[in-house]
Amino acid sequence: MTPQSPASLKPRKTPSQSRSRVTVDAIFEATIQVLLSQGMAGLTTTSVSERAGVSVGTMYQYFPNKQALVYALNERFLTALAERVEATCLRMRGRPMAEAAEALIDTYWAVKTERVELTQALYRSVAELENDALLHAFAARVDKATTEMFRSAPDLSAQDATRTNLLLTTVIYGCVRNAFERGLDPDSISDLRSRLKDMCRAYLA
Amino acid sequence: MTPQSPASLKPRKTPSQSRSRVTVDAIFEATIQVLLSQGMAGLTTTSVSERAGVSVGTMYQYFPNKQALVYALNERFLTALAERVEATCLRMRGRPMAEAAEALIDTYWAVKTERVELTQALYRSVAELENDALLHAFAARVDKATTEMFRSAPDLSAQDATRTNLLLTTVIYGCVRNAFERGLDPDSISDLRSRLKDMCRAYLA
DNA sequence: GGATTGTATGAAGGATCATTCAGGTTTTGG
DNA sequence: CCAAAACCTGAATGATCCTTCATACAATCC
Repeated sequence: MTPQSPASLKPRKTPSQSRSRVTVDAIFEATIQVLLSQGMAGLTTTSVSERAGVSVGTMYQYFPNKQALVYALNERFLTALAERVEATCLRMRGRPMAEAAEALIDTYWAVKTERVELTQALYRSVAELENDALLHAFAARVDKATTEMFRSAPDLSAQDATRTNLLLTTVIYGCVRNAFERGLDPDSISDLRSRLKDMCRAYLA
Repeated sequence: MTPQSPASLKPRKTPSQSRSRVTVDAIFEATIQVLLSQGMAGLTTTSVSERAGVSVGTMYQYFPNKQALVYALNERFLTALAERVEATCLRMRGRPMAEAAEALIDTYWAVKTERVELTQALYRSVAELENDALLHAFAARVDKATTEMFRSAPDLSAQDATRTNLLLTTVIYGCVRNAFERGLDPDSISDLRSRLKDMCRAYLA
């Protein structure tokens, strides 16, 4: 399920002592902070290592190059996102479409809201990474979960589930992303969310 | 309406002779081609000027730096997009909401379909540009057009127009973007579009 | 305690690129 | 036809930054 990371992006070694586990965590945290404050342009090996309080060489013990670092960071967050969605989908098995859709919206919305700027920054970094394989793999994973949820709904023919799933997920993900990329005020945001639910409900009726 | 380009991104001079107009066009075209074939990473001043058949120095006659080039390119396409949407909105004034929404979907979809990879590449380049000002300005411009279209619809209270506009545009743009970023087959794409229309219609009823 | 393996250092190397500028060519207007 | 303005050239500059490696410290195991 986890995408085959291209060899050039695979982590070099996994920390075995607790000392180095701390180091790797610090590197990840530093990467996030630099990404937030300087953007992708300011993300250099020295800026990250400086912020992490380690030397440049240390980074290269665990990541074969800079890209691999960004890749690993994205992988982390995509995995977390996928797990959340999967949990929701499992919880909503057998429920009517409308309820399931609503739950999906809430979950997705919540994940985004938790760390808006970070998600934004990661979106940008993925674009720069130009590694669609990673995104596709996780899209497929999430897709599987939602499809099965909708397929188990009592109020929908099974053969329609796939197509309806495509519509709902595309609309939801797209809407959420768009909503947060514009700098909407909280009022508009929450209004938008409830209207999106209305819209899904109306379509499913 | 055109966003105040930051001084550092304003074109250096506008071509006056036809010779140089050809040059600038060649530079733009070369930028697109490099972007498509090499991605943002391969977009260097030399790669562009080589492909354009001019010297590096020539580029710097018209653009103060590399960013300005990408900025100008995006501006071009965003302007074209905005004009298309505005035309549709004007044409659909006074029509019922559902019809207006449908027309908006068709227009947006058409623009995207015309040059999928290019739109994709530009999305990426904007992300790297980290210049939200440009996007915001054009979002506002398009927003104005659609809002007025919906406001003029006979079947909606005026105070609801703003909020409904936000929902519809967010859903539509998000859905379209998402649809094309996954590599969906034409069948799914066209099914998606008609379902999106159904969905909007259902909500507006 | 000594040997092995894991971890950290950071100066030096080397490659890439954006950008400039001094000196050319071409076009235009009078 | 001539001067001024527009346009073009591309080697040289300089800055940034990724990556390596020789060296050294720390943990672990027997």
